[in-house]
Amino acid sequence: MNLADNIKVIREKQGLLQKEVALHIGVDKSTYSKIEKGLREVTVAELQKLTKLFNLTADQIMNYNENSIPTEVVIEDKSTIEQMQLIQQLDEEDKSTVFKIIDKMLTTKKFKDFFNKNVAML
Amino acid sequence: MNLADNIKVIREKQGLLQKEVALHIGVDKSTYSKIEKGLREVTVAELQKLTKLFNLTADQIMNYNENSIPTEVVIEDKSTIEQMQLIQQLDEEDKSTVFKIIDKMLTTKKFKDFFNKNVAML
DNA sequence: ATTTAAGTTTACATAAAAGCAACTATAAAG
DNA sequence: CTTTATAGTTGCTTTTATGTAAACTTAAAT
Repeated sequence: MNLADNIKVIREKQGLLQKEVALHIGVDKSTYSKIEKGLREVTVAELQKLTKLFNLTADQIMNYNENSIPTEVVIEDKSTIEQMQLIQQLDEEDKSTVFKIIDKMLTTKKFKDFFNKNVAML
Repeated sequence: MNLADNIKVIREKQGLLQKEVALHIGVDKSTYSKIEKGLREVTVAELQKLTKLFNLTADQIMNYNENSIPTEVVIEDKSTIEQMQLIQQLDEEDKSTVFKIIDKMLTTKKFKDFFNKNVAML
């Protein structure tokens, strides 16, 4: 990760000027320039202010490049927590669809099991 | 938020010593002591190392107090996303229990509906 | 009382940051 | 082409923060 580059890319993508971001996080524009050039570290307090300005989480800002380089995801191998997190990353419609599918798969399986056990009884 | 306090609480909850965390993030134990005392700022690079050691996101570390101050939760009013996030905050056993209950409630409802519609047919 | 380990504080040399002003780059306007 | 304006960068001095060894304080164990 390169926080300086990430911040610069995000700022530009959001159409903000250096001086606007500088004002928001409370530093001189020259200081902010140094931040994007990697000549001055971003403090954690500033990072938090950036999360609000950019409307992103700190982790999204720190891992911005990694997030946006599309890599294949193999969800099956991951832990439940990671699966939940991955599902959450889907947009609302896809997530809803996934949940409906899971519901239906589970429901179907249970009906099958039930009838396999009990049809003979009728 | 008070990052220094958050880190201290998290460290203690995970049963780690200052010198262990210090070693992990690459600072002298005296420097780490200052971090927890608020006498020395945590750098973003260090925060990222802490996310790995603590197995938490940067945002979870920064907002730790807010997360852990016990406030009553009324999950029913919240959006699905928030519900998911809340469920994720549960520990593994509780989460598993919740999911099992939800499964069973849904399954039960479907069986009820099915038999209400079809028992007359037999 | 002694030992041991965790954590804190001090002191001071070293390093980094602040912020202003001067500079460059770019682009639009006359 | 020259002027004007704006965004961003760099240089420089003062101020502030940092690292670390060593001393110090707790506190538990025996």
